[in-house]
Amino acid sequence: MGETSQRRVGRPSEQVLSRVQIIETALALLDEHGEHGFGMRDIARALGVRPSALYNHVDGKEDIHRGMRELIGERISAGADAFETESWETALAGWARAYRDAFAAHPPTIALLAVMPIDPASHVTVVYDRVVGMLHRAGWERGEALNILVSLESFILGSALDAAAAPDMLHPGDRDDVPDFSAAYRERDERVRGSRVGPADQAFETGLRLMLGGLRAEAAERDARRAAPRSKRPGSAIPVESEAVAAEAADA
Amino acid sequence: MGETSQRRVGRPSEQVLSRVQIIETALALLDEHGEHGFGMRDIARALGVRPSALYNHVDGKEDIHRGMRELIGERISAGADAFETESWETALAGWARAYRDAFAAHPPTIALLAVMPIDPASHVTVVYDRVVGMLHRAGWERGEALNILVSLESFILGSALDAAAAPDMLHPGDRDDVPDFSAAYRERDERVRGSRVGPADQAFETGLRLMLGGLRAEAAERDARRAAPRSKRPGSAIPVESEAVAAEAADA
DNA sequence: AGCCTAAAATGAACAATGTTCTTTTTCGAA
DNA sequence: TTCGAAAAAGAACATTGTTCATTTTAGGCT
Repeated sequence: MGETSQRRVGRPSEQVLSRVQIIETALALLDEHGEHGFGMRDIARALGVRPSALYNHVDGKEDIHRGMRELIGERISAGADAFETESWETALAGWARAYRDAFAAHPPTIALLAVMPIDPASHVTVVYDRVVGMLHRAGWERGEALNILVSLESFILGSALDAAAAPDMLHPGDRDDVPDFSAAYRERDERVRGSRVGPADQAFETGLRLMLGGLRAEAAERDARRAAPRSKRPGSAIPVESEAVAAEAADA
Repeated sequence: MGETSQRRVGRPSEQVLSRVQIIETALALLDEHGEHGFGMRDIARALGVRPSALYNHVDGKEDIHRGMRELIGERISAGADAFETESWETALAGWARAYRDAFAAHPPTIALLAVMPIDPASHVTVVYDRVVGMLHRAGWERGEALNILVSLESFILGSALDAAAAPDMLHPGDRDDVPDFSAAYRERDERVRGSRVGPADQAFETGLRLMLGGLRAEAAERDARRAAPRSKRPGSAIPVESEAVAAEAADA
């Protein structure tokens, strides 16, 4: 790349460009130089080519974005075989971490790619199928399993966003009207200094623990209800109930 | 707005612009026309002013983004007094829903604003302080309470992103190699047709229920441990443990 | 009151962006 | 061999955010 030798006009003797090459270059540039410094001209320069040449292989910048999103998605679904062998808890945790790491490895891409729809023909759909199937076998209805999957994905993307943001995104200055918050920051910073896990990683693990814990609790409750089908609502007073949800939706 | 009358050059007799006015106009335009159609020239036109005039009140487009983020943040923290009166479960659920709704009300802004750091002097910090304080009083360490807060916020932002995305962001076409996933979509669509809650809302409520359920389980476990301090690890086999986390961090 | 600096608008430009169009060369199939 | 399509360069264009000089006015100081 980056040849200074001028190429003559006209179709070259040997292929110089390809779609995947362009997209991989774009991803590398985005990682290296961030949001700026990966314009069409930059990508072209990195490939030793003029900008207009890119449009012979790619439909524009939007198309490059789509390509990057898919490329990352494929890297995620690499370790998708755990859903058949492991327990649903470990498999889910592993998938969540892989998903989050794949995005966190390319911080600048997250904001760009999190909002994009996924190509239905993509391979990530297969992974989703595995997840839903696993949760279904574990006892959840398929519709609810889909909700679980989506909510988990939302958490993962949000965490990746958080990891990409400034490390002290919401650090309080030295104001004295938020004592608990300031103390919390000090305590956490101390904990972070000791280990090698950053603050964002800690928060991610906490959230993952909570969601899996919630799933575990639901599974346990469901098992208990199935064991003794005469007992009503076995000990759950969480204020998030289907009635509450329906009520909230009604006055919207 | 939108006067066609030409204004003469020079400082006007009566104030025409102000920072908040610009930011509110920008937010309205972004909501109405989406990512496009809210350039500097559009904002200026909506205010009956030339683009360069904006720069007397605003530091550029980045600054407008900051302003919008803060404006939304303030709307969230409007109902922040529930943390003193309600139980931590209902207060947390209410805050999460308000937070998410405030973003979901402005879909195009989410991707723009989710990654931005928050002004430490902002009022949202006060809300964070309330949340951390409440969780601390409920039994969590402050450092861990901060992790809970951040993870919850990640989930909320991720859910807002999901709500802003295309409604069937990851809908499988009519491929036959993902049976569980397709079935899940059908089941969920059926459920959605009945009620007035959209698919994104369902997923959000599910995730919120899971995280609160996880918190409840932890609280219960903690209480049990305090009641009988001689019993070790009272019945939890979640595969997300501090050792696992440390191990994962070590080989990174 | 009179001045005079700073504020606040216009209008004309500029640099950088994504993109398109024309031209030129080459490949590959009929 | 011929000819259309592919693939490159090169020149331009529209649109972006932004800056600069200019003009007019507000409001504080003496």
